[in-house]
Amino acid sequence: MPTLAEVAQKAGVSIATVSKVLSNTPYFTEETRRKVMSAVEELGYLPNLAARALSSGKTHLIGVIFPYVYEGIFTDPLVQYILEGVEAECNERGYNIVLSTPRLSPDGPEENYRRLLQSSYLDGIVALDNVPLSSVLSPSLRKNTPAVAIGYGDHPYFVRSDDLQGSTSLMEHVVSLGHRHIGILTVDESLHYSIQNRHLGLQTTAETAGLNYAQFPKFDRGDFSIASGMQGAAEVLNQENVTALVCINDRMALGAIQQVQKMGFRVPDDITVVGYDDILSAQLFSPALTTIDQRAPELGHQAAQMLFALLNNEIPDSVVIPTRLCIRESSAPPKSSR
Amino acid sequence: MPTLAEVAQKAGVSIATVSKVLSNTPYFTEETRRKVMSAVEELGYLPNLAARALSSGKTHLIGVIFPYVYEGIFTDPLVQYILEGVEAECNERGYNIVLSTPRLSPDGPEENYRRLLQSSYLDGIVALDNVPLSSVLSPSLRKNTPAVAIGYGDHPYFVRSDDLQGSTSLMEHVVSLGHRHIGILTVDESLHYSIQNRHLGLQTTAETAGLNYAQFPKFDRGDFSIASGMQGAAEVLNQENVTALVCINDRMALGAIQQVQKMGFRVPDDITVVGYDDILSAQLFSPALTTIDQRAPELGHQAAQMLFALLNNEIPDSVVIPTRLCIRESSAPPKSSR
DNA sequence: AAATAGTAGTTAAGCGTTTAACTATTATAC
DNA sequence: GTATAATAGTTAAACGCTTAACTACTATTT
Repeated sequence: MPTLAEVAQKAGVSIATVSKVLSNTPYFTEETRRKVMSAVEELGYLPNLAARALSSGKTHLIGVIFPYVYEGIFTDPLVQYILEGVEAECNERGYNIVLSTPRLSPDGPEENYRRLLQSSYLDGIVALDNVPLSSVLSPSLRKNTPAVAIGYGDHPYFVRSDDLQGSTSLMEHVVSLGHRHIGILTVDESLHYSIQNRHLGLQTTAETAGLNYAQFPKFDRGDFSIASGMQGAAEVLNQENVTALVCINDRMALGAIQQVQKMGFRVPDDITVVGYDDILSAQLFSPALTTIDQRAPELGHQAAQMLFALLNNEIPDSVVIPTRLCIRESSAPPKSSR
Repeated sequence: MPTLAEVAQKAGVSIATVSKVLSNTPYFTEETRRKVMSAVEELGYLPNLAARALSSGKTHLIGVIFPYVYEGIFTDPLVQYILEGVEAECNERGYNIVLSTPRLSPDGPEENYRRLLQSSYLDGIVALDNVPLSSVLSPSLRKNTPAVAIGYGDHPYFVRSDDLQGSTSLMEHVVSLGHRHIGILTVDESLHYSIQNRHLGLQTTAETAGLNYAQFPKFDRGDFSIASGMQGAAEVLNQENVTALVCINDRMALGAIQQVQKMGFRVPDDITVVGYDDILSAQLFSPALTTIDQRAPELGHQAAQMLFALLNNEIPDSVVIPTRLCIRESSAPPKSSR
């Protein structure tokens, strides 16, 4: 690979001149610029980013962090959408993405991740930060690297989906259809801040409508999977007489629908099932799933934009992104009210 | 951030000693090692990767390249599975991933990508290489960086899914059910080498069974999307009397099923529909889709393993990964043969 | 005529590592 | 008792770039 020195020699100028011409420093004659550029052209010079990084402290590399606790992170449908949003913004500005998916444990993220964060490799960080267990963005870890959190982690700059509003409009929809006996299929809320907010939205809305949320039958041993949705639906339906199942995510909702059908009920005629996320399968499934679209690509876009503002020494405003209720075929008024 | 120099001073030894102790070079007393390690511990020293990269030429960064032509790459269901496989192998070895999704045009990949490839940032490359348009791994681009291709690009080290075997077993399944009038829903094969192989498998198998593949009604203006699957199914069913639709991917197959149902036919009773990929929705859809699982995570695992072999100066063998036929509910014998 | 400002480039230090080459001490062989 | 090898550490060059500080010349101001 040609270096600055070779370009300089070929152009008959000093190394510094080449470096400065390439970074558009003023005070060079057109003649000099031309000589430099044609030498660059001929040799096919491209900067050695490692050297540039060492010298300038800038790598043009953005870390995108998806921590996980139990299962691999790539089963989370948010991930690819966020990645897509961040990637678009980075590419536009000539930045590249370093993808890291550290495993989280009570003693914090794994060694490999800590090395990356403190390596001076990353100009900035965008991190999913929803897990109470331990923040991947704790100040001790990231030193002075600018960072934006996606989620509820304790961090000055963040983007979140409005889980409260999302779960509120979801429960409002179910209640407004006339449902009074509602089962909740969810996961342990200590796993996820966003889940806590969704619970809060469900509860507040139910109680505002005069329902006793505390007495709703609940299955909270789910793990976001289809299988746990099936299990949850089975448990709730075997014990109680509900007309609707509100699920904490789409995969559990799709599992629930299958279980409901397997037990001889129809969706939505006998039982309404709603989810949260609007994954691809939600639209395709039959019956198509009523759910909340949290517009995940927008999370990525906004987070990246905020990060570049920070890199530009601006102070960005944190953002809460509103969700969208997608009413499809899996929700309808309860039988009794028809 | 503490540097080697500070650690050396604190430990009362030279910089070189610290560096060597940290890389487990022999010939140091336990006493010296202890002093160094406790200084490292106390200061929380972590190496500056940019400096290490410049000095040693090793960054411990692996480029993972997903080129795209028209639509964003993240809609491709392969991507997340491959990423998952590569990530697992990299993480195990202390490597990090640089994700790049260059847009391909007839004059090759975009500038930003070329800079990355020749920047000395990447120790190795894993690239999806299926598009005839221009290889992201052409020797002129990647200089001496070791690379493994996933797909049919002209490259010495590659991993591919056995598209020929996959499409063969898919067509064998349909033919063995008794179908003779079969519609093909596909995309322009110049877009993708793997598609060419799938076509070949379909054709050979049909002809081996004594059928005239050339006269099968075909829709080849698809773009992998659900919408184009619906359009294709509509066109084929309006013109010809087929009992089965073989689709080049699952999304088109799911679109086709919806269109078939919308036109008043039942799947699989009236018309069999099969797909290719085994995306999540394929299992969830009702009727569940008969399709080919190409075991994408395995592609990522194998590619990464080959790359690390290369980095280790070994010569890996290229791999063709067999697929698995998933027979579900969307395929059945044609009416006439019952 | 001297001082100042603007233009056009060069020199050289520094970024934090790695590692070849070197010194110095101690152990082993013959 | 000297040569050789093994052990234990240091010195200093190199990686390729950025940039502050400097030189040198020309144009303008006072």
